[in-house]
Amino acid sequence: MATQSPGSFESDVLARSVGHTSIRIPQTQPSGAADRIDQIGTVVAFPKNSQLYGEGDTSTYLYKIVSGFGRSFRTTTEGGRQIVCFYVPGDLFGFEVGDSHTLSAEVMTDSKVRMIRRNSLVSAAAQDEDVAHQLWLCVNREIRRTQEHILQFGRPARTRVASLLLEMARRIPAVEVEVLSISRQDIADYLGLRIETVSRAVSRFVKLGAITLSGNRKITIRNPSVLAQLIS
Amino acid sequence: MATQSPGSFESDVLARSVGHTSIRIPQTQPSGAADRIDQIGTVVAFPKNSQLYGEGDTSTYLYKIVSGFGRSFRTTTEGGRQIVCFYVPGDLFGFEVGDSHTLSAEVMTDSKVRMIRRNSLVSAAAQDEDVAHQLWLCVNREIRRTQEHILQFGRPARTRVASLLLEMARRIPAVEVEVLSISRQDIADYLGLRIETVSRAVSRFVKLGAITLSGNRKITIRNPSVLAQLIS
DNA sequence: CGTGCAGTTGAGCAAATTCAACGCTTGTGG
DNA sequence: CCACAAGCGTTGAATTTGCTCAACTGCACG
Repeated sequence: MATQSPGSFESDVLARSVGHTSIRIPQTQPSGAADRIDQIGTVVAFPKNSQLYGEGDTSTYLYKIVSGFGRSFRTTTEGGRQIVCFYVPGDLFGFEVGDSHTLSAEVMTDSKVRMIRRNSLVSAAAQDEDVAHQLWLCVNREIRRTQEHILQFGRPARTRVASLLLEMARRIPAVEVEVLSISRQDIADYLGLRIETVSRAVSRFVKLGAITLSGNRKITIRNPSVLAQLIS
Repeated sequence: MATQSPGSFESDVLARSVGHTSIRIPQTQPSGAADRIDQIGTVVAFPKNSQLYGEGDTSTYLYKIVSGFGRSFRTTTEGGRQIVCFYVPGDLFGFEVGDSHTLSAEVMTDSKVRMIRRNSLVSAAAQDEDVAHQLWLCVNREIRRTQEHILQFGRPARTRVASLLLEMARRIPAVEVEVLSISRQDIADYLGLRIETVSRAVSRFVKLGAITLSGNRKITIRNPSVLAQLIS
């Protein structure tokens, strides 16, 4: 709705950019204000691209991003990869029905991740109403993220790319803005496209003046409304 | 794994058909054995194609299918529809982060649905460990269903259709087998395809001897392994 | 100053969509 | 019980979209 003059603002890849996107950031919770959930478990530092868990691993922990970014995915027998979700600070994930993981997860950058034993969290929730409330919110957010992802498919390629750019801009907290650099391959695997297709979409957005690039992975959204209307 | 001679078994659309698919049915819980969750709320009968809630509606209840089938979806401005999830007896859904629904939901056939106030359920979970456990299981299943759905996209059309047939066959309880008839449009909207494409895939499966049709919407899986190897 | 990886761009190809016509079912009224 | 209409599904042909293959560019790192 409220657009803003292009070029008034700079931010990093998938950074929140202008106008309404930036003001929505608080939704992703300032990540630690007074959440009791953040008293449980241990924060562990993971180096870029390291694995949190793999498909088939025993599911012992839930994971909450403190700083950095994560992705969950499944690899296919033919070497393909479908990314199911990107995670940003404040996101809790790793939920499983059974006792083993059905997806893999990695951090995308050097990250700090709070690891919380499933058992601990469930019993903490039984004791502490605040923890229960936070946990409930987190699982509902996970459901929502995944549902929104599904809504992207079945749209044309450039629409999906535009959506992803806007969504990440909205979700990434201001503090983290400078950090994330996401590869074309990650974008492609998230959207179910080939990297060439993603590249062509990005090029088109540049020509339209919707975004600018500085370095391959630094995307600055100059004119969100152009992207938004591609989605329509 | 264990396949069975084709034609040994009959079942309705998306019915569980033979061998390993039928034995897996208990996973979807016999839906009512002794779940405390089934003591809460009220069972309401909904006629075929009626709405449970619409996008933007205030989110007051959670919904648990007692008998029949449901679907959740979002409609696009251009009249398109993306189905996010199909629901079968035992499935609990309608979770929301905020206080309004971000999707719509309908029943697909005459159905009985247990409606449970979100508040009631959350407070019941705080009191009763068994309810909390069931609820936890249900939200985790919802996450899983949605994640699995995402993994379908990015595969070729006929693979997606094959997956859906097998998945529904697996999920639908034996009792309900005769009831569900799903339109090509529903399949297409779930998979992000056009009805013509779905139709062509189905025709191909018939030629391959993997399934037979009796009436447009009665699909009998004759040879699950043929479908399974399309997925590979 | 190369070497290698990531990204871009182009040309041809394959897959799915679009458009259009036809056929089968089902339900309704004669 | 048959005739007919409406809706759903099927099938074919042309078109569009995205993918494959391949060459090339730019940047990072040794």
